[in-house]
Amino acid sequence: MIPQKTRPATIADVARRAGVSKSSAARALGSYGTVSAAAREKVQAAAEELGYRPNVLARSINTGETKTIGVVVGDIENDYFGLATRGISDIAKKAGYDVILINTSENPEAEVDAVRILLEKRVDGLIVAPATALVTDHLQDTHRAGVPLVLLDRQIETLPAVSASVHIAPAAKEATSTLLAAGHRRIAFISSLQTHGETYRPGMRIPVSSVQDRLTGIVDGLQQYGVEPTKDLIRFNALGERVTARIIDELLALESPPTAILASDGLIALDVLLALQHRNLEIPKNMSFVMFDDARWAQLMTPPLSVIAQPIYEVGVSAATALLQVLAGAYPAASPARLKARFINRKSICPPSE
Amino acid sequence: MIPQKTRPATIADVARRAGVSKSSAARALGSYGTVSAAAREKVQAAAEELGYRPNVLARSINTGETKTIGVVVGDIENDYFGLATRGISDIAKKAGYDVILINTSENPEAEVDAVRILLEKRVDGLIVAPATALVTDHLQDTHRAGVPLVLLDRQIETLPAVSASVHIAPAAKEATSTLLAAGHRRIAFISSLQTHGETYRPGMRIPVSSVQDRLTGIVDGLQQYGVEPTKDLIRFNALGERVTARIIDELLALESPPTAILASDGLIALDVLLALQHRNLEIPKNMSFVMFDDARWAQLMTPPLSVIAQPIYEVGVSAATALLQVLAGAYPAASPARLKARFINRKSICPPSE
DNA sequence: TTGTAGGCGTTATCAT
DNA sequence: ATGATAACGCCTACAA
Repeated sequence: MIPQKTRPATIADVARRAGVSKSSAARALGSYGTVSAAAREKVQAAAEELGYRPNVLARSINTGETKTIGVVVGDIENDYFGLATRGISDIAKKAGYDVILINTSENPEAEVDAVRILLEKRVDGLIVAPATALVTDHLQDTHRAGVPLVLLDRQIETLPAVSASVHIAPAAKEATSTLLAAGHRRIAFISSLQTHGETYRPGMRIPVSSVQDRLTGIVDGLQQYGVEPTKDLIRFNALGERVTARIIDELLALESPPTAILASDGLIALDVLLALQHRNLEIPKNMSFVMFDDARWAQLMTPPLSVIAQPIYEVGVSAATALLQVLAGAYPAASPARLKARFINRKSICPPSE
Repeated sequence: MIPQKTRPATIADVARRAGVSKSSAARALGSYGTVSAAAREKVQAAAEELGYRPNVLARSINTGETKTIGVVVGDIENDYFGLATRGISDIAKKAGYDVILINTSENPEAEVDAVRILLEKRVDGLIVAPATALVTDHLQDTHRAGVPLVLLDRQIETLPAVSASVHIAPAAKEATSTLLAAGHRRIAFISSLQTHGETYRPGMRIPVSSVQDRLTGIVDGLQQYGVEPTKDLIRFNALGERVTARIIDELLALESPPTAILASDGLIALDVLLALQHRNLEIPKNMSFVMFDDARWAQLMTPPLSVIAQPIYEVGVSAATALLQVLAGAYPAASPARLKARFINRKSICPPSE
């Protein structure tokens, strides 16, 4: 049974079969104009028999809209984006928009590609979690093309786009304060943020706002206790299990090693925990631990991990809502209210052993 | 700075600005026909200045192809599909195809929608992880539309489509045998497969081949030890934390409760573990445990969990490769070799306590 | 090498 | 209510 390369039925085919003109058929199938009940029935029957499917490509050429919004996420393997995507889809669907997704596998070039592809497919709007605030040409393009853009999780000041994100600094500060109150003074922060070799220094420009926000809270908490953040403890570029393991080694080799670690997200947390496990370091006995994102496995660990939980699904909802408002004609776009993160203290913090 | 609803530049605009005809401009920009070097330069310059972007929609109307493949997955929050998607994208990109993704949130109706949407967008090929072999109309549609289809993770006999999947029965059998050898005779299997109320009976038709394959291996192992699988221990419809918790309760309330549990995938494993934790049951002391999929957190648990690992990324690669072959003209499609799962015995199995 | 004219499948405008 | 006819942006003969 060879698949017939049978050209799909067009409106003209349907019209011919129903014995009416092309435009009548179009009116009967589309929801505009006026058609007699008799004609409508004949057309619908014919369409059914022929298995007619409107060619949305042709339609979009005329109408200029695709009823589709494009979503670009850093990596779908991060539960964070999985949930956010769900929030986006749920809202978009209700408003009659389709959602198509492109995953960039944390690759900045892939992000540029993804945006280009989606613009080429003429999506009506775009939701992007930008990898870095440093390269934004492709995002400027969307603006130039007149396609509304909403940023997810991260904001970029220089861009004419609103952002749906979580105000995470207060919770980050609370987590840090809790560590400090337990007696910790050497607290490490590990992130997969790419800085191209640059190490931490106070006031440095962090190209991803959601990481910046984490740091703001942490530094704020530290300084309240008179502790200065240092480049040996604030660590970036932890991409992948191997690199992260090396960073852990470097931390442990310090003259005074950290007694607590904050992991910047659920993915990096796994790498960190794996490295600690391989070195036979127990939490919290040998190392206190807090992670950003309340991954489902976090509470299953022994001991259950203290986390900074973000309302991720709601971020997606918020982003989609903002975008849909613009698509519905609202201008300027209203910046969505920032959602709040919260610190959940489980059992992965105890006083430092020494 | 109001975004100009400036109609994007067309080939006609470029041609006018470059002072040549439409078709010359088209030739210069596309890679067909012949153009003089002089004309080509003028056109390219004009295109650059105008920020010209070819309208792929219009192009596809003529050429009949979109250079895009559509992927439909059950839920992106399952790491399984995240990795598989990555495998697909990597291969597709190399062949010059874009990949767009639609997530169905485990909702069968959403799957039908997703397929319709992608067919409407005229993707050149489709990769789908079908929720159930019972409703396949939408998949028959793709065949009727002449769009090549490759199934991911699951196969459906009645469908003219090849499938990229893992041969998981042997590893499942090995896991089961290991449990039996440790002394277990009451072994439960928990899956989120929807059966619409039907309970397990030997020989029942399981509408998802990947679950069927798991069961085949398990039953095979059981029978080797003279143990009969029963409906009170083989449980389906565990969707969500609450339902799964109830199933666990039912299992524990049995006259002779299970002493070991096999979880059908990483997501359901989380629900099961959470339920066990809440009931203060320890692994493996009170309950031995094996899960399908080697989720990254599995080896971080205390104790590290024994798993049946699948080469997920490779399944994606395999699916994409098969599809691309068909798109390149191969017919009939060659069924990709089935990949092998393997049992990794960590520390979550010990002899039953009683 | 270049331009003209027609077609892809829709929607939109205009008479009838 | 209906049917021609043009338009959308691109590709593809075909003729010049």
